[in-house]
Amino acid sequence: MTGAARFDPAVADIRWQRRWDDERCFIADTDSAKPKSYVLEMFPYPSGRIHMGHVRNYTMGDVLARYRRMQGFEVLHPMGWDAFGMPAENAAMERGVHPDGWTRSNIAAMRDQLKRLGFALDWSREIATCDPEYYGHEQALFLDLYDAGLVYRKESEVNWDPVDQTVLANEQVIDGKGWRSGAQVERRKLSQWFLKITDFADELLDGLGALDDWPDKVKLMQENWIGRSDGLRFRFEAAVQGASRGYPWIKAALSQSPRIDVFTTRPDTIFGASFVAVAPDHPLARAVAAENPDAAAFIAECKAGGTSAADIETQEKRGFLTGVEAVHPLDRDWRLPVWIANFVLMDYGSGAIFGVPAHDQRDFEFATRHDLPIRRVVARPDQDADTPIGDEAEPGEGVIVNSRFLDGLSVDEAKQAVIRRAQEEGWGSRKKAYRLRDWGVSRQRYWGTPIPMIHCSSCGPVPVPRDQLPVLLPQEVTFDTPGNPLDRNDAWRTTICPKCSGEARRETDTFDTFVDSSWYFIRFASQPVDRPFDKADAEKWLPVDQYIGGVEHAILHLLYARFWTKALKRIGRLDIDEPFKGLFTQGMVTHETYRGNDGRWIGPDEVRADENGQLIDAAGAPVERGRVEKMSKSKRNTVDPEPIVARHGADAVRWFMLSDSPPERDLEWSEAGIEGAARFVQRVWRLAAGCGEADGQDPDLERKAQRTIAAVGEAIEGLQFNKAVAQLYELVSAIEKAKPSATRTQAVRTVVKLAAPMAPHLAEECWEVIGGEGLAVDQKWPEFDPAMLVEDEVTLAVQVNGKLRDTLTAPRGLDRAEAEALALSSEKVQRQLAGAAPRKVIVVPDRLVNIVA
RNA sequence: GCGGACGUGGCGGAACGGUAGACGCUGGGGACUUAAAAUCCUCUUCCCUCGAAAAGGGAGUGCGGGUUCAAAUCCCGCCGUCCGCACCA
Repeated sequence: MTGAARFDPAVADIRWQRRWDDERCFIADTDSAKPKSYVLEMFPYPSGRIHMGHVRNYTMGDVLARYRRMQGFEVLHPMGWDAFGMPAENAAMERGVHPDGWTRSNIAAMRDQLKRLGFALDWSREIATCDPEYYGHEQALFLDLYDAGLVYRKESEVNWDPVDQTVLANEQVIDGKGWRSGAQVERRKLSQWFLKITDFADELLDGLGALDDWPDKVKLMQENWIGRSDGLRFRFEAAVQGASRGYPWIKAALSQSPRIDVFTTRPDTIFGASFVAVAPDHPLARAVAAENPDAAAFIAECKAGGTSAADIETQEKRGFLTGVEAVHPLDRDWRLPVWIANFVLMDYGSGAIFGVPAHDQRDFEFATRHDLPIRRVVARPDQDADTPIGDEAEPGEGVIVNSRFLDGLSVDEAKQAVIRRAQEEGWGSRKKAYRLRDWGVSRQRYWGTPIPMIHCSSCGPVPVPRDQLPVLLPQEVTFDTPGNPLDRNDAWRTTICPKCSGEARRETDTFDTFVDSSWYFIRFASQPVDRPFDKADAEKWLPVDQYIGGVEHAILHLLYARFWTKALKRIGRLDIDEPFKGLFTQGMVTHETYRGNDGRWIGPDEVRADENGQLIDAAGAPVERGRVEKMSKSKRNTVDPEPIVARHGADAVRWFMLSDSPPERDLEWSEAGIEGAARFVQRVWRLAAGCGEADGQDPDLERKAQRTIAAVGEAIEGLQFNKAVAQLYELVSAIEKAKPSATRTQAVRTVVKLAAPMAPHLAEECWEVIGGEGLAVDQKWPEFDPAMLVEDEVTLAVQVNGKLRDTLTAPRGLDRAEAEALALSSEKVQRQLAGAAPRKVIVVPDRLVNIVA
């Protein structure tokens, strides 16, 4: 039997995609009797066109979804759109389009692109977070959390652009300046809505222990992010420095804050304290600033620059001496100066610390700058109490010195001793502190889910009654001035208080888009019209068995989704502990960068090589090859998948995405790579098209095929697609070399099935040409006979002193003495030994003999 | 600043502590062809011995130590690169 000379993806792809659609292959049946498998990739932001990163991500998920389906699972593999967010507003400002229209046309375009790649998706469950049918339910869930006491309002800092008079996202702050205005950004306080994720800190932390199918690195990152640490919370009594007596701000400060609460994870170093420092937001700092213009000026300086952790923590450590003193709790005569310091965070612990310069690097830098004492209180075995501290702090273990009743104790013993004493004497207690902060969900933006609250001047904030949901985003908005258009939309903003019926105004902030993505996987599983999800249906599918996405979401999105799930469980809405049973974080797609003489970036499609191999641009000017970097618009090193798919077909692109690079690492896009993949697709096609019926057995090929079935299955289970690809190359080569036989014909069928999850259109075309029944997509995943995997003969590696000297073929199952005798009979071994008797011989059965001379 | 990862031929990468470099790409040589494309065969870590081939020897997994009969793999210390840091998604 012979088919067409070439596999033509332009025809085949569309044909089979239509067929799968007609047969409703990928519609998930919630009532199926089969075991379920929920495969999910992180849904995309509809930026306009899909990029190679999407193709890689969705190809991986697709391979797994199709593989599970062939294994007999009822598979849920849905797709949707994370459709709210800033880019739509930016487009509105720059191009005068409406965010809604812009987003919806992007979705339409990207949906077509995804369909062109032949993913096994259940499009009947498609959702977009900007649909009121989605975000209305989200508003209802938020109100459920509000009713459960998990929502509250507090002041929080935002980046404020004083020229544009608008709030900026961290990414809009560049080197401390606004991205459009270029003005120095300030930190400003706004009253905002928060979710009590810290209530779940222990659950979120302890839950990580059961996530066996998550990468260790992600669990570790979440653990560090939650940052639970044990320590001592205690208070310093505030006093007045002699010379400062009579300054008005001291009195104000003391009346405001007669005690200063501090938290420390190192109570053992309490005798090494040389100062106390409070955050610029601390009540004591504010009280001082109210009376002292210099302090106010210092605090204002601290407010300059962005709110991001990297911005704040890389600032130089600076302080302002208040004149207030703190009384050391273990010695009433010992006074510590109290500073306002820019490196103390109000959000962690109690917003105040005691500084131990000898054993904390930040305190060390601060003390050095302000000429404060640096006293050693921990000594390593090679040090004593008088060893001076070098040019950096010593945070490590040791024995306590210079610390009165603690001297001679270990760090740990001293911690316990101090905590015990504090509790006995009543000035402090053991306390856990978390780095995790509550989740601020308010955004001062239009294109997001409206927060369903109403502000009434007499009743305060009042939830929108359920029967008034969804609170719709108004369509009539303008973007001609910076800031949130909802604030200027009086018609929308003005409403009636549900409680007192007085005039009130709507909350004009919208949700952080992470709220939208914190429950979409539940809505995929169950989408009734009248409520967010049906509990029983959602629980049939959840948890997601395999979740796949970028490692950039390792902390925030994944933590928020876990929190949301646990919160729904607490309020009785969903009996699921963890949303994602398995997690995989894939690497990025990268590409070489190119620059012209003038330093401007040049896109790969404008670069070609001239006859001498010199790279030139479209105008013939020389181009310099830069480093390989993540594809990004700014570096112009993106490759648009669409023309590549049009040229090589979906399967070649999919195949290339899976080849070579391990999926967790970066993949470098290359022309040669995609061409190699396209060649392989044709090679498989030729193999199938040229394969006829034949008789006879081929045991070697049979064994190879069986091994490949085992290896490819194992590789896909472990999401090691590059290994699955390599295995298929080997089997295809072996079949090509083999003479016609019944075994060979069978092996071709095996190849088609093994390749089906990765190159599904090719598989259908091949399946048809070799006369397979039904569709390739519906075939059962092939089974293998474990007995067939074992070879009768093994290759023994023979080493002398750990160096390979010979390899010998031996029957399997040789005992130690036989293996040793065989190894010693080797001429090469004898030459190495040169007559010397072996001192020791190590035998690893069926693998290796190492002779130690 | 804090946190996380990664580092193996010309390139992407394989390798339960046990034969380093599977498989792919690139490149060289050859076959088929009037020619090209396509396809197929073959070689391709580096250095040395050798006229050549066969064969042999040495070195080698970022750098420096250590554990072990045996280390790409485990431990300690460096160096380099990348990613995240709460309002990008």
